[in-house]
This record gives sequence, C-alpha cells and structure tokens, in this order.
Amino acid sequence: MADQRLYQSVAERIKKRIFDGVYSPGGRLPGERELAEELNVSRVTVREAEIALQAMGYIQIKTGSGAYVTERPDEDQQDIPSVNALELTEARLLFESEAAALAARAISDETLDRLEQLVSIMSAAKGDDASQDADREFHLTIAAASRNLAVQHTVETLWRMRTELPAVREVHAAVCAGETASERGQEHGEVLQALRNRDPAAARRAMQEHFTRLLTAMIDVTEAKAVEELRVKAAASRRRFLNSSSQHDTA
Amino acid sequence: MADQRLYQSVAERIKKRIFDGVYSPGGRLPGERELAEELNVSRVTVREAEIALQAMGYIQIKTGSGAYVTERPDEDQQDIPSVNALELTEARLLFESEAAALAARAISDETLDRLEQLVSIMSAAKGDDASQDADREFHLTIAAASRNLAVQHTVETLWRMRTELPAVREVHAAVCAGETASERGQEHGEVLQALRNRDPAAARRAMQEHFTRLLTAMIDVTEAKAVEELRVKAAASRRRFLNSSSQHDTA
DNA sequence: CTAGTAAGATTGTTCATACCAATTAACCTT
DNA sequence: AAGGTTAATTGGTATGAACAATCTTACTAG
Repeated sequence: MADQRLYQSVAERIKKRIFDGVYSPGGRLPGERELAEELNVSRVTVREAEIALQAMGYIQIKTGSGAYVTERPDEDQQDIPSVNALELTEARLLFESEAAALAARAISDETLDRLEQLVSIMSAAKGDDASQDADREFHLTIAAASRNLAVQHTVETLWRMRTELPAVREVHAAVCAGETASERGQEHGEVLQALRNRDPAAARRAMQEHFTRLLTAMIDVTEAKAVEELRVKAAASRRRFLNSSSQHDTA
Repeated sequence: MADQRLYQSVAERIKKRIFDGVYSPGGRLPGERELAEELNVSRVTVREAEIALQAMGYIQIKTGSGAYVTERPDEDQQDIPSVNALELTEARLLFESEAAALAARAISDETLDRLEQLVSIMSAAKGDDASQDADREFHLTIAAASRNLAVQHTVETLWRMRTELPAVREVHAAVCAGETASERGQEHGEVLQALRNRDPAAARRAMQEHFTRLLTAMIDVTEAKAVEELRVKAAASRRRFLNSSSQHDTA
C-alpha cells in the first residue's frame, strides 16, 4: 500500500476527488500544470496518473482542451447494484466474520505484525485519510489471510461498494465523525487479538461485534438523516405555500 | 486512427506483438530505453504506453526488473479471479449459509412454493440441464429472499464463477455424475423445511451440511483427478521413450 | 569449492525544462 | 453584430538528468 508508484497514488487521489464530487461528472478537472503544483509532483507524473485513469474509463482526455470526468461510469463496474449502507454493512458483518474465522486458521506472524501497525495507526489518527486507508488495508489483509481467493474477492467487492457508492460514503462519513479514534482502534485490536490466538470462533465473534457496533451507529445516523430530510421537505413546502400566498412566481 | 495520441499507437503496437507471440506470456519485454529507440519515440511515450497497457491488464511492470506480459490474458480485466473449485465451494458454504439464515427471517409463502417446485424437479431429473437450472434458481432465490442486495449480488457473483470458470465446471460435472437425484433433492429439501419453519439457525445449518457434503465429494473427485493426471503424464513419458527407441521423429 | 556478500550494471521512477500542436478565448476588422 | 485573426491556454512529446529497486557478477571468507 505504501510502496506503490507515485503516479498510482496520484491517480487514487484524483479518483477519490471524483467520487467525492470535487470534480463532477462531465466536468473538467484542473490542468496538468495546476494539478502538478497542487499535488507537489511533476507534470509527467500527473500525466501518467491521468493516462491510467483514462485507461480505466474514469476520465477522458481531450488534446488542447483538458481532462473530463466520464459521464457514465464504465460498464466493467456497472454491475455494482445500488445497495444502501445498512444492507452493505449487514453483508460485511456476515461475510467478513467468516473471513476472519478462516484467517485465524493459519495466519502468518508477519501478517499479524502488519495488522498491529494498522491498528496503532487507527488508534492514533482521527478520521483522516491515513486512518481510512489503514481501516481498508486491515480488512483486506484479513480477507487475504483467509487463503481463499473467492472470499478475498468477495470482501474486496464489498469494499468497492463502500467506496464507490456515494450514498454509502455519506453514511460512513457521518458515522466516522461521531466515533473516537480510541474505540475504533480497540475494536480492531480485539479482532487482532483473536487472530493472534489462532482462535477462529473468537475472531468471528470479535468481527461480528465490530460490525454490529458499526451497524447500530449507522442506524442512528440514518435515522437522524431521515429526520433532517423531513425537516428540509417541510421547510420547502412551508416556503412554497407562504410564497404562493404572498407573491406570484411564474416559475 | 490517424489523429490519436502517439502513446496510444505505441500501446497498440506493443499489444499486437503480444498477440503475435513476439512477447510470450510471462515473458519480459524490452526495456524502456531499448523500446524507445526501436520505435523511434521518447522514453516518456513508451512509459505512457506501458502504463496504459498495465491499467488494461495486459502487462505488469516491476520496478527495477522490467515489464512482463500477463500470464492469462483470456480473462483480461474480468473481475473473476481464477479460484479453484474447493475455494469457491468453501466460500459458498460460508456465505450462502448466512444468506439462508437471513432469508428465514421473512420469506414469503409464494417463494417457499417456488422452492418446493424446484426441489421436486431436482429430485426427479437426473444430472441434466433442467436439474442444473433448478439448482441455480434454488440458490439464487434464497439469496434474493435475504432481502439484502449486497448478499444477493455476492451469491450471484459466486455462481458466475462456478459457471464461467472451466476448471470449476469440470469438477462440478464430475461430482454431479457421482450423486443420485434423490439425495440431492433431499438435501435441498432440508434447507426448504428450515425456511418453512422460519428458523434461521436451522436454515444455516442445513445449508452448511449441503455444502459440506458437496465439499467432501469434491475433495474425493479432485484427488481422483490428480491421480488421473499422473497416469496421463506417465503414459506420455512411456510413449515418448518407446517411440524414441523404435522410430525416429524429426519433430 | 561453496556460501555469502559487495560492487556494478540494468531497469524502472521521477523530475525539470523546453518546444510543438490543438483548442479556446480575446480581440479586432468589417 | 458577425466573422476571422491573433494570442493565451492546455495537452503532447522529447531530452537529459538523477535516483531507487533489482539483477548480475565477481570476489572474499569459511
């Protein structure tokens, strides 16, 4: 994760901005020179990143004009259904718990050490990118340690849904804002401890508890979001009726 | 074709050489400097072309070593990794059991009736296509009854692996040949019964047993296949040595 | 003679700079 | 105001350099 090529990390950052809506679909992203200065890399590197993104179908480069975000995401990842955050987390609760149980069978000491590092990163950092990346690598590493490609692929697919579906991202951002770094680190630490003991049942249980906590937090957040939406709608109707009674809009 | 970027035409030329076998799978293609001189372009351009090819999955670039042609380009960018039958079945054992448990929460009577029909089809027919289709629909129907799109999508993806990976298909065909229609129907029937009772734990257990039986049968078959492969290899060497001692092939 | 290692050669990675070509925006002419 | 010319912007390519990871080779210690 850390020793990847520079242009790849730049491509990741740009992709993230696309998902975050910084560069909206159909919109144009900053020029190569501008991006290079902003990201503190050379123009060639920005160019390589954009070429990779173009090959993956995220953007389209027009000579002399600029690079534009592809309107409709490519077909190859069109098979991602529009699941909501609760469904996705429930699925991860079920599947990743089993993945953890498998991983507990014969996880290597090196992998355990790496997980240890990731937990400390999550315990230290707050909701920033480093913590996010550590979280991701933590789960994917455990999936890989299951020594089952089908399981690994499934977990990776679920994580792709988490990062690429805007609605899900929103909920996660809201949940992350409401949790402390220490409790997040502690939950992952319990999973790690079970793996250290090579105890499949404990690993499964720890992972289940981790996701259960996430799930309940998520329910609270979505509930709050629903309430907020109702308030917005109510305000909108109130405004509409008030306007219609006091003035006359042709629109 | 004429007004495309230079790095794209270079990528096309390299891709053509890969298809033509100039650079064989797993093999290493010339260094950037060498290729640049040979194709009369700059190193930057070669580099951009290789990055695009890497993003498309044709080659893999290793720092300090070189760029290597991807081994199996037939499934170039497909999101289906090459899992073996045992891995896949293990994953299905874990995941579909949970899907069944979810489905038991609130499965509709109509869905139960449909499952009933499918079980009777499997009990009656032998290893023909109708039974295969019924098997598939049975599992996908339960996944859909989980009322969780992420779970459903996962199960569908795993089933796609089962049908689209030749190696996995072979193993399944061999296993199906060695089982009777009645025992297959009975196993599915037990899952159905648990779903009728709306008993998540029982549904999970029944599905686990179904896949466990499949898994053990699969282990026997793969073992037999391994033995068979050894015999073929032995026969090949025997033939080769016999031929070399009795006649003279120029090939 | 072998195993280990250190120096080197090879190769990919990134950078800075420059110039070219296509596009776009601004301006001017009519 | 319309249309065309010019200038600024932006992507495209080339060159050369310095750096890091890797592989090769040869040398040394045991």
